Amino acid sequence: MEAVSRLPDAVLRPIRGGNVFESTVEQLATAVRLGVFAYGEQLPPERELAARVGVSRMTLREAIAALRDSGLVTTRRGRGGGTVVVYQGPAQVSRDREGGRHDAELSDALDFRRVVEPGAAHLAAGRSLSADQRAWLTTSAQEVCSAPDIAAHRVADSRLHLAIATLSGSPMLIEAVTRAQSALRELLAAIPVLQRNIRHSNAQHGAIVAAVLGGDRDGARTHMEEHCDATSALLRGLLG
Amino acid sequence: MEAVSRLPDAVLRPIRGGNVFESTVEQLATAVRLGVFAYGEQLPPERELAARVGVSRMTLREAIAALRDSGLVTTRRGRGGGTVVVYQGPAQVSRDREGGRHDAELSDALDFRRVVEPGAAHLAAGRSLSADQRAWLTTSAQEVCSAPDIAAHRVADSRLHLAIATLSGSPMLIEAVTRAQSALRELLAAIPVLQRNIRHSNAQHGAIVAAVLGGDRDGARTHMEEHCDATSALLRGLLG
DNA sequence: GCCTAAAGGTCTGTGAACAGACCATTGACG
DNA sequence: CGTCAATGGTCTGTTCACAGACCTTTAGGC
Repeated sequence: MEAVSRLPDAVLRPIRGGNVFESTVEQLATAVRLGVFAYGEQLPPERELAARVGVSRMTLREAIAALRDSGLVTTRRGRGGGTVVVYQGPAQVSRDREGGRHDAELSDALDFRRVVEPGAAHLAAGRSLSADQRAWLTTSAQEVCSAPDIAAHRVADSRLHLAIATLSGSPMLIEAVTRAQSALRELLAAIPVLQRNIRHSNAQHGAIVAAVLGGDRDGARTHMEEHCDATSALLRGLLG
Repeated sequence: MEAVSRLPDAVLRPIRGGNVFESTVEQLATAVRLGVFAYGEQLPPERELAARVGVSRMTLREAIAALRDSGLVTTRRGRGGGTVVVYQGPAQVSRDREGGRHDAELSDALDFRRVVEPGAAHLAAGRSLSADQRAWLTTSAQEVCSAPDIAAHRVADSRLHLAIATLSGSPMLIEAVTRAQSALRELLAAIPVLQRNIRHSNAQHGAIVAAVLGGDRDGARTHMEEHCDATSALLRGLLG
Protein backbone atom coordinates (compact mmCIF):
# COMPACT_ATOMS: atom_id res chain seq x y z
CA MET A 1 0.00 0.00 0.00
CA GLU A 2 1.25 3.45 -0.79
CA ALA A 3 1.76 5.57 2.27
CA VAL A 4 -1.19 7.92 2.44
CA SER A 5 -0.16 10.93 4.44
CA ARG A 6 -2.68 13.52 3.38
CA LEU A 7 -6.14 13.90 4.76
CA PRO A 8 -8.01 14.98 1.62
CA ASP A 9 -7.02 11.82 -0.19
CA ALA A 10 -8.25 9.74 2.69
CA VAL A 11 -11.43 11.58 3.44
CA LEU A 12 -13.00 12.69 0.19
CA ARG A 13 -15.30 10.03 -1.13
CA PRO A 14 -17.88 9.67 -3.87
CA ILE A 15 -21.31 10.92 -2.90
CA ARG A 16 -23.06 7.88 -4.18
CA GLY A 17 -22.01 4.64 -5.78
CA GLY A 18 -23.21 4.38 -9.33
CA ASN A 19 -26.79 5.07 -10.27
CA VAL A 20 -29.81 4.65 -8.08
CA PHE A 21 -31.17 1.67 -9.97
CA GLU A 22 -27.99 -0.35 -9.57
CA SER A 23 -27.66 0.51 -5.91
CA THR A 24 -31.23 -0.57 -5.35
CA VAL A 25 -30.70 -3.88 -7.09
CA GLU A 26 -27.59 -4.43 -5.04
CA GLN A 27 -29.28 -3.64 -1.78
CA LEU A 28 -32.22 -5.90 -2.44
CA ALA A 29 -30.13 -8.72 -3.86
CA THR A 30 -27.86 -8.48 -0.87
CA ALA A 31 -30.81 -8.56 1.49
CA VAL A 32 -32.13 -11.68 -0.18
CA ARG A 33 -28.76 -13.39 -0.38
CA LEU A 34 -27.93 -12.56 3.23
CA GLY A 35 -31.26 -14.03 4.21
CA VAL A 36 -32.80 -10.81 5.47
CA PHE A 37 -35.77 -12.04 3.50
CA ALA A 38 -35.79 -15.79 3.87
CA TYR A 39 -36.88 -18.40 1.35
CA GLY A 40 -40.61 -18.29 0.76
CA GLU A 41 -41.04 -14.98 2.53
CA GLN A 42 -42.81 -12.05 0.92
CA LEU A 43 -41.16 -8.74 0.32
CA PRO A 44 -43.16 -5.77 1.54
CA PRO A 45 -45.56 -4.25 -1.02
CA GLU A 46 -43.85 -2.18 -3.65
CA ARG A 47 -45.16 1.14 -2.46
CA GLU A 48 -43.98 0.48 1.07
CA LEU A 49 -40.64 -0.99 0.05
CA ALA A 50 -39.98 1.93 -2.25
CA ALA A 51 -40.53 4.33 0.61
CA ARG A 52 -38.27 2.27 2.84
CA VAL A 53 -35.42 2.18 0.38
CA GLY A 54 -35.96 5.84 -0.39
CA VAL A 55 -36.48 5.33 -4.06
CA SER A 56 -39.34 5.88 -6.50
CA ARG A 57 -41.68 3.03 -7.15
CA MET A 58 -40.62 2.96 -10.79
CA THR A 59 -37.01 2.43 -9.88
CA LEU A 60 -37.90 -0.13 -7.27
CA ARG A 61 -39.97 -2.06 -9.77
CA GLU A 62 -37.11 -2.14 -12.23
CA ALA A 63 -34.87 -3.42 -9.48
CA ILE A 64 -37.37 -6.13 -8.59
CA ALA A 65 -37.60 -7.04 -12.24
CA ALA A 66 -33.84 -7.52 -12.20
CA LEU A 67 -34.10 -9.81 -9.19
CA ARG A 68 -36.82 -11.74 -11.00
CA ASP A 69 -34.59 -12.12 -14.03
CA SER A 70 -31.86 -13.42 -11.76
CA GLY A 71 -34.23 -15.99 -10.38
CA LEU A 72 -34.12 -14.64 -6.84
CA VAL A 73 -37.82 -13.87 -6.53
CA THR A 74 -41.14 -14.42 -8.26
CA THR A 75 -44.06 -12.05 -8.45
CA ARG A 76 -47.82 -12.62 -8.43
CA ARG A 77 -50.45 -10.01 -9.07
CA GLY A 78 -53.69 -9.33 -7.34
CA ARG A 79 -54.76 -9.31 -3.76
CA GLY A 80 -52.61 -11.58 -1.67
CA GLY A 81 -50.03 -11.46 -4.40
CA GLY A 82 -46.67 -9.86 -4.14
CA THR A 83 -43.04 -10.67 -4.55
CA VAL A 84 -41.76 -13.85 -2.96
CA VAL A 85 -38.23 -15.05 -2.36
CA VAL A 86 -37.27 -18.14 -4.34
CA TYR A 87 -33.56 -18.02 -3.69
CA GLN A 88 -32.30 -20.87 -1.56
CA GLY A 89 -28.58 -20.27 -1.49
CA PRO A 90 -25.57 -19.98 -3.75
CA ALA A 91 -26.00 -22.46 -6.59
CA GLN A 92 -22.29 -22.81 -7.08
CA VAL A 93 -19.23 -20.90 -6.28
CA SER A 94 -17.98 -18.90 -9.21
CA ARG A 95 -14.47 -17.77 -8.58
CA ASP A 96 -14.78 -15.40 -11.48
CA ARG A 97 -16.94 -13.08 -9.51
CA GLU A 98 -13.98 -11.93 -7.53
CA GLY A 99 -11.99 -11.20 -10.65
CA GLY A 100 -12.27 -7.47 -10.32
CA ARG A 101 -11.71 -7.59 -6.61
CA HIS A 102 -8.34 -6.48 -5.48
CA ASP A 103 -6.56 -7.87 -2.49
CA ALA A 104 -6.69 -4.44 -0.92
CA GLU A 105 -10.46 -4.49 -0.97
CA LEU A 106 -10.59 -7.90 0.62
CA SER A 107 -8.20 -6.81 3.34
CA ASP A 108 -10.21 -3.67 3.86
CA ALA A 109 -13.45 -5.53 4.30
CA LEU A 110 -11.91 -8.08 6.64
CA ASP A 111 -10.34 -5.38 8.77
CA PHE A 112 -13.52 -3.42 8.84
CA ARG A 113 -15.56 -6.44 9.80
CA ARG A 114 -13.16 -7.33 12.56
CA VAL A 115 -13.75 -3.89 14.05
CA VAL A 116 -17.48 -3.45 13.66
CA GLU A 117 -18.80 -6.91 14.40
CA PRO A 118 -17.02 -7.30 17.72
CA GLY A 119 -17.99 -3.74 18.51
CA ALA A 120 -21.62 -4.56 17.83
CA ALA A 121 -21.46 -7.66 20.00
CA HIS A 122 -19.87 -5.65 22.77
CA LEU A 123 -22.66 -3.10 22.61
CA ALA A 124 -25.40 -5.67 22.31
CA ALA A 125 -24.16 -7.45 25.42
CA GLY A 126 -24.50 -4.20 27.30
CA ARG A 127 -28.14 -3.67 26.42
CA SER A 128 -31.00 -4.98 28.42
CA LEU A 129 -32.83 -7.12 25.93
CA SER A 130 -36.53 -7.79 25.77
CA ALA A 131 -37.81 -11.35 25.92
CA ASP A 132 -38.58 -11.13 22.23
CA GLN A 133 -35.09 -10.07 21.40
CA ARG A 134 -33.53 -12.80 23.51
CA ALA A 135 -35.73 -15.38 21.86
CA TRP A 136 -34.86 -14.02 18.45
CA LEU A 137 -31.17 -14.31 19.14
CA THR A 138 -31.47 -17.84 20.46
CA THR A 139 -33.58 -18.91 17.52
CA SER A 140 -31.18 -17.35 15.06
CA ALA A 141 -28.28 -19.23 16.57
CA GLN A 142 -30.29 -22.42 16.65
CA GLU A 143 -31.08 -22.10 12.97
CA VAL A 144 -27.43 -21.86 12.09
CA CYS A 145 -26.73 -25.14 13.86
CA SER A 146 -29.67 -26.96 12.40
CA ALA A 147 -29.19 -25.76 8.84
CA PRO A 148 -29.61 -28.79 6.60
CA ASP A 149 -27.13 -27.79 3.92
CA ILE A 150 -24.38 -25.39 3.06
CA ALA A 151 -26.58 -22.80 1.47
CA ALA A 152 -28.98 -22.67 4.37
CA HIS A 153 -26.02 -22.46 6.71
CA ARG A 154 -24.60 -19.43 4.97
CA VAL A 155 -27.93 -17.65 5.03
CA ALA A 156 -28.60 -18.48 8.67
CA ASP A 157 -25.10 -17.32 9.53
CA SER A 158 -25.68 -13.93 7.95
CA ARG A 159 -28.98 -13.62 9.70
CA LEU A 160 -27.39 -14.33 13.05
CA HIS A 161 -24.66 -11.78 12.54
CA LEU A 162 -27.15 -9.16 11.44
CA ALA A 163 -29.37 -10.01 14.39
CA ILE A 164 -26.50 -9.38 16.77
CA ALA A 165 -25.77 -6.10 15.04
CA THR A 166 -29.42 -5.15 15.27
CA LEU A 167 -29.45 -5.82 18.98
CA SER A 168 -26.65 -3.31 19.39
CA GLY A 169 -29.37 -0.75 18.83
CA SER A 170 -27.13 1.52 16.80
CA PRO A 171 -28.37 2.17 13.26
CA MET A 172 -24.94 3.36 12.17
CA LEU A 173 -23.41 0.12 13.41
CA ILE A 174 -26.12 -1.98 11.82
CA GLU A 175 -25.38 -0.37 8.52
CA ALA A 176 -21.68 -0.91 9.00
CA VAL A 177 -22.14 -4.60 9.72
CA THR A 178 -24.46 -4.94 6.76
CA ARG A 179 -21.83 -3.44 4.53
CA ALA A 180 -19.16 -5.68 5.91
CA GLN A 181 -21.27 -8.79 5.43
CA SER A 182 -22.26 -7.67 1.98
CA ALA A 183 -18.68 -7.00 0.98
CA LEU A 184 -17.60 -10.43 2.11
CA ARG A 185 -20.63 -12.47 1.18
CA GLU A 186 -19.36 -13.80 -2.10
CA LEU A 187 -16.01 -14.57 -0.64
CA LEU A 188 -17.35 -16.21 2.46
CA ALA A 189 -19.46 -18.39 0.23
CA ALA A 190 -16.27 -19.59 -1.40
CA ILE A 191 -14.96 -21.16 1.77
CA PRO A 192 -15.07 -24.89 1.33
CA VAL A 193 -17.38 -26.06 4.01
CA LEU A 194 -15.77 -28.68 6.13
CA GLN A 195 -17.63 -30.23 8.98
CA ARG A 196 -14.79 -29.20 11.20
CA ASN A 197 -15.08 -25.57 10.28
CA ILE A 198 -18.79 -25.65 10.83
CA ARG A 199 -18.49 -27.22 14.23
CA HIS A 200 -15.89 -24.69 15.22
CA SER A 201 -17.98 -21.83 13.91
CA ASN A 202 -21.07 -23.08 15.69
CA ALA A 203 -19.19 -23.31 18.94
CA GLN A 204 -18.04 -19.73 18.52
CA HIS A 205 -21.56 -18.61 17.74
CA GLY A 206 -22.72 -20.30 20.90
CA ALA A 207 -20.11 -18.55 22.96
CA ILE A 208 -20.96 -15.19 21.43
CA VAL A 209 -24.69 -15.58 21.95
CA ALA A 210 -24.20 -16.78 25.50
CA ALA A 211 -22.01 -13.80 26.26
CA VAL A 212 -24.51 -11.36 24.75
CA LEU A 213 -27.38 -12.91 26.65
CA GLY A 214 -25.34 -12.99 29.82
CA GLY A 215 -24.34 -9.35 29.55
CA ASP A 216 -20.68 -10.24 29.27
CA ARG A 217 -19.52 -7.39 27.07
CA ASP A 218 -15.83 -8.19 26.91
CA GLY A 219 -16.56 -11.84 26.37
CA ALA A 220 -18.94 -11.10 23.53
CA ARG A 221 -16.38 -8.92 21.86
CA THR A 222 -13.51 -11.32 22.33
CA HIS A 223 -15.45 -14.30 21.06
CA MET A 224 -16.59 -12.33 18.04
CA GLU A 225 -13.03 -11.26 17.35
CA GLU A 226 -11.91 -14.85 17.41
CA HIS A 227 -14.75 -15.75 15.15
CA CYS A 228 -13.80 -13.05 12.66
CA ASP A 229 -10.17 -14.05 12.86
CA ALA A 230 -11.05 -17.62 12.08
CA THR A 231 -12.94 -16.91 8.88
CA SER A 232 -10.43 -14.25 8.04
CA ALA A 233 -7.61 -16.76 8.26
CA LEU A 234 -9.52 -19.22 6.11
CA LEU A 235 -10.17 -16.60 3.46
CA ARG A 236 -6.69 -15.19 3.38
CA GLY A 237 -5.34 -18.70 3.18
CA LEU A 238 -7.63 -19.56 0.31
CA LEU A 239 -7.21 -16.44 -1.75
CA GLY A 240 -3.94 -14.90 -0.68
CA MET B 1 -36.20 2.46 22.22
CA GLU B 2 -38.70 0.12 20.71
CA ALA B 3 -37.54 -3.47 20.53
CA VAL B 4 -36.59 -4.10 16.92
CA SER B 5 -36.79 -7.82 16.31
CA ARG B 6 -37.03 -8.01 12.56
CA LEU B 7 -34.16 -7.86 10.17
CA PRO B 8 -35.79 -5.95 7.31
CA ASP B 9 -36.56 -3.02 9.56
CA ALA B 10 -32.99 -2.92 10.70
CA VAL B 11 -31.26 -3.48 7.42
CA LEU B 12 -33.16 -1.62 4.72
CA ARG B 13 -31.88 1.87 4.41
CA PRO B 14 -32.29 4.80 2.05
CA ILE B 15 -30.05 4.60 -1.00
CA ARG B 16 -28.87 8.15 -0.68
CA GLY B 17 -29.45 10.96 1.74
CA GLY B 18 -31.25 13.85 0.15
CA ASN B 19 -30.14 15.28 -3.15
CA VAL B 20 -26.66 15.26 -4.54
CA PHE B 21 -26.14 18.99 -4.18
CA GLU B 22 -26.91 18.99 -0.48
CA SER B 23 -24.75 15.97 0.18
CA THR B 24 -21.90 17.64 -1.65
CA VAL B 25 -22.24 20.82 0.35
CA GLU B 26 -22.30 18.81 3.52
CA GLN B 27 -19.25 16.79 2.63
CA LEU B 28 -17.21 19.83 1.68
CA ALA B 29 -18.38 21.90 4.61
CA THR B 30 -17.58 19.04 6.92
CA ALA B 31 -14.14 18.65 5.40
CA VAL B 32 -13.44 22.32 5.94
CA ARG B 33 -14.86 22.43 9.44
CA LEU B 34 -13.02 19.28 10.47
CA GLY B 35 -9.84 20.85 9.19
CA VAL B 36 -9.23 18.40 6.37
CA PHE B 37 -8.51 21.56 4.43
CA ALA B 38 -6.84 23.92 6.84
CA TYR B 39 -7.07 27.71 7.00
CA GLY B 40 -5.42 29.32 4.01
CA GLU B 41 -5.13 26.06 2.11
CA GLN B 42 -6.36 25.71 -1.44
CA LEU B 43 -8.99 23.24 -2.45
CA PRO B 44 -8.08 21.11 -5.46
CA PRO B 45 -9.16 22.55 -8.84
CA GLU B 46 -12.84 22.17 -9.54
CA ARG B 47 -12.46 19.56 -12.25
CA GLU B 48 -10.32 17.38 -10.05
CA LEU B 49 -12.42 17.87 -6.94
CA ALA B 50 -15.58 17.07 -8.86
CA ALA B 51 -14.08 13.80 -10.02
CA ARG B 52 -12.97 13.01 -6.50
CA VAL B 53 -16.35 13.63 -4.99
CA GLY B 54 -17.98 11.79 -7.85
CA VAL B 55 -20.18 14.65 -8.89
CA SER B 56 -20.52 16.84 -11.98
CA ARG B 57 -18.60 20.05 -12.09
CA MET B 58 -21.86 21.99 -12.21
CA THR B 59 -23.03 20.52 -8.98
CA LEU B 60 -19.67 20.93 -7.36
CA ARG B 61 -19.58 24.57 -8.34
CA GLU B 62 -22.97 25.18 -6.81
CA ALA B 63 -21.76 23.52 -3.64
CA ILE B 64 -18.66 25.70 -3.58
CA ALA B 65 -20.87 28.73 -4.12
CA ALA B 66 -22.80 27.70 -1.03
CA LEU B 67 -19.58 27.46 0.97
CA ARG B 68 -18.64 30.88 -0.30
CA ASP B 69 -21.97 32.29 0.79
CA SER B 70 -21.39 30.78 4.21
CA GLY B 71 -18.06 32.51 4.40
CA LEU B 72 -16.03 29.31 4.57
CA VAL B 73 -14.01 29.92 1.43
CA THR B 74 -13.15 32.55 -1.14
CA THR B 75 -12.50 32.07 -4.83
CA ARG B 76 -10.13 33.75 -7.24
CA ARG B 77 -10.05 33.29 -10.96
CA GLY B 78 -7.18 32.89 -13.34
CA ARG B 79 -3.97 30.96 -13.24
CA GLY B 80 -2.83 30.39 -9.70
CA GLY B 81 -6.32 31.19 -8.56
CA GLY B 82 -8.72 28.76 -6.99
CA THR B 83 -10.76 28.30 -3.89
CA VAL B 84 -9.12 29.03 -0.56
CA VAL B 85 -10.27 28.22 2.95
CA VAL B 86 -11.10 31.26 5.06
CA TYR B 87 -12.81 29.44 7.91
CA GLN B 88 -10.90 29.59 11.16
CA GLY B 89 -13.21 27.83 13.57
CA PRO B 90 -16.69 27.99 14.99
CA ALA B 91 -17.61 31.62 15.52
CA GLN B 92 -19.92 30.79 18.35
CA VAL B 93 -21.79 27.84 19.60
CA SER B 94 -25.40 27.86 18.53
CA ARG B 95 -27.36 25.44 20.60
CA ASP B 96 -30.19 25.75 18.15
CA ARG B 97 -28.37 23.70 15.61
CA GLU B 98 -29.09 20.56 17.57
CA GLY B 99 -32.77 21.32 17.72
CA GLY B 100 -33.75 18.66 15.25
CA ARG B 101 -31.36 16.15 16.70
CA HIS B 102 -32.91 13.44 18.75
CA ASP B 103 -31.25 11.82 21.68
CA ALA B 104 -31.29 8.53 19.84
CA GLU B 105 -29.12 9.95 17.09
CA LEU B 106 -26.65 11.32 19.56
CA SER B 107 -26.44 7.98 21.32
CA ASP B 108 -26.06 6.24 18.01
CA ALA B 109 -23.19 8.42 16.92
CA LEU B 110 -21.43 8.11 20.27
CA ASP B 111 -21.78 4.33 20.28
CA PHE B 112 -20.60 4.14 16.72
CA ARG B 113 -17.63 6.34 17.39
CA ARG B 114 -16.69 4.32 20.44
CA VAL B 115 -16.50 1.25 18.21
CA VAL B 116 -14.78 2.56 15.11
CA GLU B 117 -12.22 4.95 16.53
CA PRO B 118 -10.68 2.45 18.95
CA GLY B 119 -10.84 -0.12 16.19
CA ALA B 120 -8.96 2.19 13.88
CA ALA B 121 -6.33 2.89 16.53
CA HIS B 122 -5.95 -0.82 17.14
CA LEU B 123 -5.38 -1.46 13.45
CA ALA B 124 -3.08 1.51 13.00
CA ALA B 125 -0.89 0.31 15.84
CA GLY B 126 -0.52 -2.98 14.04
CA ARG B 127 0.76 -1.48 10.83
CA SER B 128 4.36 -0.78 10.10
CA LEU B 129 4.37 2.92 9.44
CA SER B 130 6.63 4.84 7.13
CA ALA B 131 8.77 7.63 8.48
CA ASP B 132 6.45 10.09 6.79
CA GLN B 133 3.44 8.63 8.47
CA ARG B 134 5.08 8.59 11.88
CA ALA B 135 6.09 12.20 11.46
CA TRP B 136 2.59 13.11 10.34
CA LEU B 137 1.09 11.52 13.41
CA THR B 138 3.52 13.20 15.77
CA THR B 139 2.99 16.56 14.13
CA SER B 140 -0.77 16.18 14.25
CA ALA B 141 -0.65 15.45 17.96
CA GLN B 142 1.73 18.32 18.51
CA GLU B 143 -0.60 20.71 16.76
CA VAL B 144 -3.44 19.76 19.05
CA CYS B 145 -1.36 20.62 22.10
CA SER B 146 -0.05 23.87 20.73
CA ALA B 147 -3.35 25.12 19.38
CA PRO B 148 -3.61 28.77 20.40
CA ASP B 149 -7.36 28.89 20.87
CA ILE B 150 -10.47 26.80 21.14
CA ALA B 151 -11.30 26.83 17.46
CA ALA B 152 -7.85 25.77 16.41
CA HIS B 153 -7.93 23.07 19.04
CA ARG B 154 -11.13 21.58 17.70
CA VAL B 155 -9.81 21.54 14.17
CA ALA B 156 -6.49 20.05 15.16
CA ASP B 157 -8.30 17.44 17.21
CA SER B 158 -10.37 16.34 14.23
CA ARG B 159 -7.30 16.22 12.09
CA LEU B 160 -5.53 14.02 14.57
CA HIS B 161 -8.40 11.59 14.81
CA LEU B 162 -8.71 11.41 11.06
CA ALA B 163 -4.98 10.93 10.76
CA ILE B 164 -5.13 7.94 13.06
CA ALA B 165 -8.01 6.52 11.08
CA THR B 166 -6.09 7.06 7.88
CA LEU B 167 -3.12 5.18 9.26
CA SER B 168 -5.35 2.19 9.83
CA GLY B 169 -5.14 1.79 6.08
CA SER B 170 -8.76 0.71 5.75
CA PRO B 171 -10.86 2.96 3.52
CA MET B 172 -14.06 1.58 4.98
CA LEU B 173 -12.85 2.45 8.47
CA ILE B 174 -11.67 5.87 7.39
CA GLU B 175 -15.10 6.59 6.07
CA ALA B 176 -16.70 5.30 9.24
CA VAL B 177 -14.54 7.54 11.41
CA THR B 178 -15.24 10.49 9.17
CA ARG B 179 -18.93 9.91 9.56
CA ALA B 180 -18.65 9.60 13.29
CA GLN B 181 -16.64 12.79 13.58
CA SER B 182 -18.99 14.58 11.27
CA ALA B 183 -22.04 13.44 13.19
CA LEU B 184 -20.57 14.68 16.44
CA ARG B 185 -18.74 17.76 15.26
CA GLU B 186 -21.38 20.29 16.16
CA LEU B 187 -21.98 18.67 19.47
CA LEU B 188 -18.33 18.32 20.34
CA ALA B 189 -17.95 22.02 19.59
CA ALA B 190 -20.57 22.67 22.24
CA ILE B 191 -18.43 21.29 25.02
CA PRO B 192 -17.32 24.18 27.17
CA VAL B 193 -13.61 24.11 26.95
CA LEU B 194 -12.02 23.96 30.34
CA GLN B 195 -8.29 23.90 30.68
CA ARG B 196 -8.68 20.75 32.70
CA ASN B 197 -10.52 18.96 29.94
CA ILE B 198 -7.96 20.00 27.41
CA ARG B 199 -5.06 18.84 29.50
CA HIS B 200 -6.77 15.53 30.07
CA SER B 201 -7.58 15.17 26.42
CA ASN B 202 -4.04 16.01 25.40
CA ALA B 203 -2.67 13.43 27.77
CA GLN B 204 -4.94 10.82 26.24
CA HIS B 205 -3.90 11.84 22.76
CA GLY B 206 -0.32 11.42 23.80
CA ALA B 207 -0.96 7.97 25.15
CA ILE B 208 -2.80 6.94 22.01
CA VAL B 209 -0.13 8.24 19.68
CA ALA B 210 2.62 6.65 21.72
CA ALA B 211 0.81 3.32 21.63
CA VAL B 212 0.26 3.53 17.89
CA LEU B 213 3.88 4.43 17.25
CA GLY B 214 5.04 1.75 19.64
CA GLY B 215 2.94 -0.94 17.99
CA ASP B 216 0.94 -1.49 21.15
CA ARG B 217 -2.37 -2.48 19.62
CA ASP B 218 -4.33 -3.17 22.77
CA GLY B 219 -2.95 -0.07 24.41
CA ALA B 220 -3.95 2.08 21.46
CA ARG B 221 -7.44 0.70 21.52
CA THR B 222 -7.86 1.01 25.25
CA HIS B 223 -6.58 4.56 25.37
CA MET B 224 -8.84 5.53 22.52
CA GLU B 225 -11.79 3.94 24.26
CA GLU B 226 -11.07 5.94 27.35
CA HIS B 227 -10.76 9.04 25.24
CA CYS B 228 -14.11 8.41 23.60
CA ASP B 229 -15.70 7.63 26.94
CA ALA B 230 -14.44 10.90 28.35
CA THR B 231 -15.94 13.12 25.69
CA SER B 232 -18.98 10.91 25.63
CA ALA B 233 -19.53 11.46 29.33
CA LEU B 234 -19.10 15.20 28.92
CA LEU B 235 -21.61 15.32 26.11
CA ARG B 236 -24.20 13.15 27.74
CA GLY B 237 -23.85 15.18 30.87
CA LEU B 238 -24.29 18.41 29.01
CA LEU B 239 -27.16 17.46 26.81
CA GLY B 240 -28.86 14.56 28.52
C1' DG C 1 -71.67 -14.87 -6.56
C1' DC C 2 -70.78 -10.08 -6.19
C1' DC C 3 -68.13 -6.36 -4.45
C1' DT C 4 -64.16 -4.35 -2.77
C1' DA C 5 -59.58 -3.95 -1.04
C1' DA C 6 -54.95 -5.03 -1.94
C1' DA C 7 -51.64 -5.87 -4.65
C1' DG C 8 -48.84 -5.41 -9.15
C1' DG C 9 -48.63 -2.85 -13.99
C1' DT C 10 -48.58 1.43 -16.89
C1' DC C 11 -48.28 6.16 -18.39
C1' DT C 12 -46.88 11.18 -18.50
C1' DG C 13 -44.88 15.37 -17.29
C1' DT C 14 -41.23 17.61 -14.47
C1' DG C 15 -36.94 18.52 -12.36
C1' DA C 16 -32.29 17.23 -11.08
C1' DA C 17 -27.84 16.01 -12.46
C1' DC C 18 -24.70 15.07 -15.96
C1' DA C 19 -21.38 15.46 -19.88
C1' DG C 20 -18.80 18.20 -22.40
C1' DA C 21 -17.85 22.04 -25.13
C1' DC C 22 -16.79 26.69 -24.86
C1' DC C 23 -15.64 31.56 -22.74
C1' DA C 24 -13.05 34.75 -19.56
C1' DT C 25 -9.45 35.88 -16.48
C1' DT C 26 -5.05 35.96 -14.65
C1' DG C 27 -0.49 34.85 -13.23
C1' DA C 28 3.78 32.39 -14.47
C1' DC C 29 7.48 31.89 -17.51
C1' DG C 30 10.21 32.47 -21.45
C1' DC D 1 6.52 42.20 -22.30
C1' DG D 2 3.96 38.88 -24.71
C1' DT D 3 2.27 34.20 -24.69
C1' DC D 4 -0.05 30.52 -22.88
C1' DA D 5 -1.49 27.35 -19.57
C1' DA D 6 -4.26 26.90 -15.55
C1' DT D 7 -8.01 28.12 -13.45
C1' DG D 8 -12.87 29.65 -12.63
C1' DG D 9 -17.38 30.84 -15.32
C1' DT D 10 -21.16 29.76 -18.68
C1' DC D 11 -24.18 27.37 -21.84
C1' DT D 12 -26.89 23.37 -24.06
C1' DG D 13 -28.81 19.09 -24.88
C1' DT D 14 -29.53 14.51 -22.76
C1' DT D 15 -30.49 11.11 -19.40
C1' DC D 16 -32.14 9.55 -15.03
C1' DA D 17 -35.23 9.43 -11.40
C1' DC D 18 -39.32 11.07 -9.36
C1' DA D 19 -44.21 11.97 -8.33
C1' DG D 20 -48.53 10.61 -8.73
C1' DA D 21 -52.47 9.44 -11.25
C1' DC D 22 -54.58 5.71 -13.38
C1' DC D 23 -55.41 0.60 -15.03
C1' DT D 24 -55.55 -4.51 -14.23
C1' DT D 25 -55.67 -8.57 -11.70
C1' DT D 26 -56.86 -11.36 -7.91
C1' DA D 27 -58.40 -13.11 -3.42
C1' DG D 28 -61.20 -12.48 0.57
C1' DG D 29 -65.55 -11.15 2.84
C1' DC D 30 -70.36 -10.40 2.87
